[in-house]
Amino acid sequence: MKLTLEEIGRMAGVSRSTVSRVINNEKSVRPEVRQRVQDVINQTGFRPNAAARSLASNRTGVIGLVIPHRVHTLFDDPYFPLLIQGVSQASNTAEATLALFIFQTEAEERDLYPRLVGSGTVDGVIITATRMGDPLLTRLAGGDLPYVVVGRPDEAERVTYVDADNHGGSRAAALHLCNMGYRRIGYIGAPTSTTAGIDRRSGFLEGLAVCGATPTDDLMRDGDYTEESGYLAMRSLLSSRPEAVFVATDTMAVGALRALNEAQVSVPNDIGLMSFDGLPPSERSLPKLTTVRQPVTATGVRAVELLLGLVNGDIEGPIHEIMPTELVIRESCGAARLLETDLSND
Amino acid sequence: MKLTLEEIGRMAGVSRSTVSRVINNEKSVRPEVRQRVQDVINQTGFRPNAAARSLASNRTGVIGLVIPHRVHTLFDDPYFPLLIQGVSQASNTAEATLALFIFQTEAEERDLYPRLVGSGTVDGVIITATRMGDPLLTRLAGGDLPYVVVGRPDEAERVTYVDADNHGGSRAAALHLCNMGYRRIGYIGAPTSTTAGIDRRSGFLEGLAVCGATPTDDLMRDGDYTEESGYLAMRSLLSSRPEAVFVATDTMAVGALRALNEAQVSVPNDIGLMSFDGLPPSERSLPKLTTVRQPVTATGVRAVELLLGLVNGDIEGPIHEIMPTELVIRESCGAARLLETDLSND
DNA sequence: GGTAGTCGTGGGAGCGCTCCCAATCCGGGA
DNA sequence: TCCCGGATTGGGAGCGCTCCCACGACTACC
Repeated sequence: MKLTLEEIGRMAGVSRSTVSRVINNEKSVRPEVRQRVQDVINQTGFRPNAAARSLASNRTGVIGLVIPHRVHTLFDDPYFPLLIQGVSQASNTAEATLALFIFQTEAEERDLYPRLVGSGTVDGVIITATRMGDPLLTRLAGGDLPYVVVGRPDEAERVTYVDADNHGGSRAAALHLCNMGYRRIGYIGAPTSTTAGIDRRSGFLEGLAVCGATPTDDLMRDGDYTEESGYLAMRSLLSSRPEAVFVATDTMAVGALRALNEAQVSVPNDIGLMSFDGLPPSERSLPKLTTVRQPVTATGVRAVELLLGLVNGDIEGPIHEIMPTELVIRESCGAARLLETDLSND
Repeated sequence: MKLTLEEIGRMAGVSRSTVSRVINNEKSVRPEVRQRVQDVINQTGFRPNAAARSLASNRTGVIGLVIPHRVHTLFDDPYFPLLIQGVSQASNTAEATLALFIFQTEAEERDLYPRLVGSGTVDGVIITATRMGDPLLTRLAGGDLPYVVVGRPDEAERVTYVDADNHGGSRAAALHLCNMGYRRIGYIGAPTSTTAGIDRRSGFLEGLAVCGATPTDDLMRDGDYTEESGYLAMRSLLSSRPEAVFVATDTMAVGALRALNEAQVSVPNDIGLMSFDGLPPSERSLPKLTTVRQPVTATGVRAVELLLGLVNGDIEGPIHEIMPTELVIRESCGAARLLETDLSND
């Protein structure tokens, strides 16, 4: 027997409409009737048909998470898994269904937009911003599908987004290294074709400026988010003899550490090291990395909340939300060692 | 202007039905008419409404990927990300939408089944098997929603599943270590509450038996898939002085390596090491791990293909598919070294 | 030339909901 | 006693598709 509102109504002695009211938790149903209907629903395990509901209400209860192509780092870096976890968690809480769109090629990505928008498969999307001038973002901006960007997008003003405090976190990292007495501080950055790369770099430079240090070009390198690129950058950086290096991601820092190991340069005895992200790899390395932790899972959760707010009309965009970062002092910067030998040092 | 089949039909001078036939690529439409309709569709960018389609056809074009709770290793191990990637990729190819269900708690998981089944949100699900006697699996077996299990489930006979050749791969690993002359071979296993743990263990033991070695209990340890557990297991194993150790996952092997580093035991000079999985961490360690590679992404792809086959009625379950593993010889087992010093040795 | 198919097409009848309006019931105030 | 308004409830009218049957135009065959 296929269950429908009508059928449940018959069993409870009410109409389809009343059952609908009970299910959607609308007022104006007498408590006793509500109870009677609810009992039948519980007994039968009835669930309203999602397609019919969508068709009639023009809402699907599905939100999309879009991860553009060119994110080769997807599975080289725990960032995306953690983000997915946050988004998934918040979706479950809100009883929304999470649709995941991961693209390997530009073509797949191009096909997405029509698939997403015209057909009304999703109520809205969360899209991770990767590079400047993402065409998908442009199309989204032109359409009327609600969306939230994770990471500061290129044209940020008119867009609702959630981002980590990349600038502030990197600034704090630079200050920390300065305060520890390091002067020649190197930098291994993320690509400046991404806003995260730009912001972390500018934060780092600002931090140095605050303590009166100016970095020279020979102390600056760029990586591409991969472990290997961190390894290569550090190899190249070594000849400039930095006293400390700030690496813009944990994963690249792990690569940098590998280069230092190979070169028999001891961390933190011979060189101080800091990274950004605060993901598991930073804690698993030897020595453990001093890092700037960004709340990745929380970012995902917040993105869902904002998106649902937008979809429901509870909030009005654009909203910009910056998630705070946190300095996590472990071994690689040498602070632990300093504390041991000189407790007066802060 | 809201586009509908009717509207497109009017623009092309045909009926709703004909437009539907064109969209669904059914025969019996005159080529010229088909072209005319297709042109209008292309011009307008029309996409049929997914909800209406689902309601009428009783098919959603959505498949679910269920990752049960208790998978703490989700983001500690690249396995799940890679699996997700494979599933996503295959879904895109098939123009199916991927819905992701990741659970943190048992309660969330319990709520899923009704949400999934009654409402017809998905056409079928892929579920990763984690532990023996998973209640979700039991319910799925009782219902009539098509599903495919990734990993050998508890009650495998009646269920369609895709699994890596855990037994064969581990057997090959044991044989490889034997062939290299190691005799006291230790084992750090995955939990035997999972079928992967069971199969890898049995394969390892069978491999040893084949070459006449018998492991004693003091050479066997169990981990729980985490890096930390591998670290602890290896620490405990060291006192038994194994000549080589086979670790049932890369991640645990990385932990084991850390323990060996700390104990100043050189790999592969003082001890041989092998692992299972062949994921990125195995290549990034120092020394690089000799490992048994399982095709994770391909497993995800295959799972989608099987599921869609089941959904479309193209294939009839249950089907059991075992994905082959591959021995990847790198540095940690000592084979590289042997080859260098004695080229006659195979 | 008539009778059967065959092909291409149109349109009715839902799919199971939500939305909205009308109908009913009840109590309070005139 | 009668009228009015609010609280409840029922049911019609779609939402935009797919499915299926019917119809007209041909073709083929006897």
